[in-house]
Amino acid sequence: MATESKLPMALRAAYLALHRRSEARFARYDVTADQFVLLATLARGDALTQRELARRMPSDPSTVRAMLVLLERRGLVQRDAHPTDSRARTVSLTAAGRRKFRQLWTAGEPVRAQMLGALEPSEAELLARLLTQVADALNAQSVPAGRSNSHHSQKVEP
Amino acid sequence: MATESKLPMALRAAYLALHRRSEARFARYDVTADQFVLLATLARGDALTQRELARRMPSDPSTVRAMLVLLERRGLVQRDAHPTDSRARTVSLTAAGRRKFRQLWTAGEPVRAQMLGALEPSEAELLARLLTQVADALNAQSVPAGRSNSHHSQKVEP
DNA sequence: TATTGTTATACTCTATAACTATA
DNA sequence: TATAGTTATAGAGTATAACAATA
Repeated sequence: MATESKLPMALRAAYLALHRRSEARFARYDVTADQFVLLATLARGDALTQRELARRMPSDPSTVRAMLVLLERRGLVQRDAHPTDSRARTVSLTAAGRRKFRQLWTAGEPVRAQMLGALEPSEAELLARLLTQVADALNAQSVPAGRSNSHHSQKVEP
Repeated sequence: MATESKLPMALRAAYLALHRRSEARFARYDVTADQFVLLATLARGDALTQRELARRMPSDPSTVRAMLVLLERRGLVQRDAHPTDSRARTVSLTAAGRRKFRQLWTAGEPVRAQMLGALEPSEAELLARLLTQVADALNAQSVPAGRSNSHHSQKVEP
């Protein structure tokens, strides 16, 4: 039971430390850590629909929409009609958005260096792998308690 | 550079997955994941000052105060005068708070099991250790950029 | 029918700064 | 002088539900 409670708290503490250090670094660019994640997600895969963007962040579509409104107002992202699906809109970085992202990437470098500096290279790889395993396991099953959804599905707990 | 950007995102994804699964589990008790952390911190070390509670969570004193006001209103925590320092107030769980915490602990069990189920026992230990290393490294130095504070201090970046 | 996105709404967490009272 | 806590204030992110338009 020692590890059982330690692991979630350690995960939380590490993430919050990362988040706060990032916030502090990005503050002078008037961008939050979460906005950085959005910009970084767009930088890697431009012209996503809002839903796809939300899925990758990961976040809620209506949350992402609220963030996009803020960023669009500042000219960092733009939304255009989707070429084939006229319900959808594609989101991309503007030129200013790409510039901002490059600045932020540089500004965040010390934080990434500080994380990696605490680890052996092999440990960093391992840590990333273990975190991914944990995230996958937690996301694998979002069945609301009490509704058993059929035979196949990683049963974890009622 | 692959790992350099992967690690922060993996950390974020794992934490958010944990946070959301926890929120879903705790929702029927009308307690948020962060409130659970506060209650758990009190359950482990009762009669803390607000500052000490904030330090352990970790969170900001004024954030903790806002949370305490909510929880106090619902009778889950109480604040009393500090025995020796009359500026300070001690925070503790009420009987109802302790009961609630036990319920929450049980409600969260499947989530913890799901995390640990994705890992070998030795991996779980290792993961907790690596996360602690990372958190310590990130917290070690919060020197505002541009102010070099003397000779000794883990220099990381200007 | 299901899906994309919008709108309205509400609440928690977050944090800074100015303040009081005490150490 | 420094510390514990309060207050005022502001904003971000979060998410649900009802809705329109389209697939």
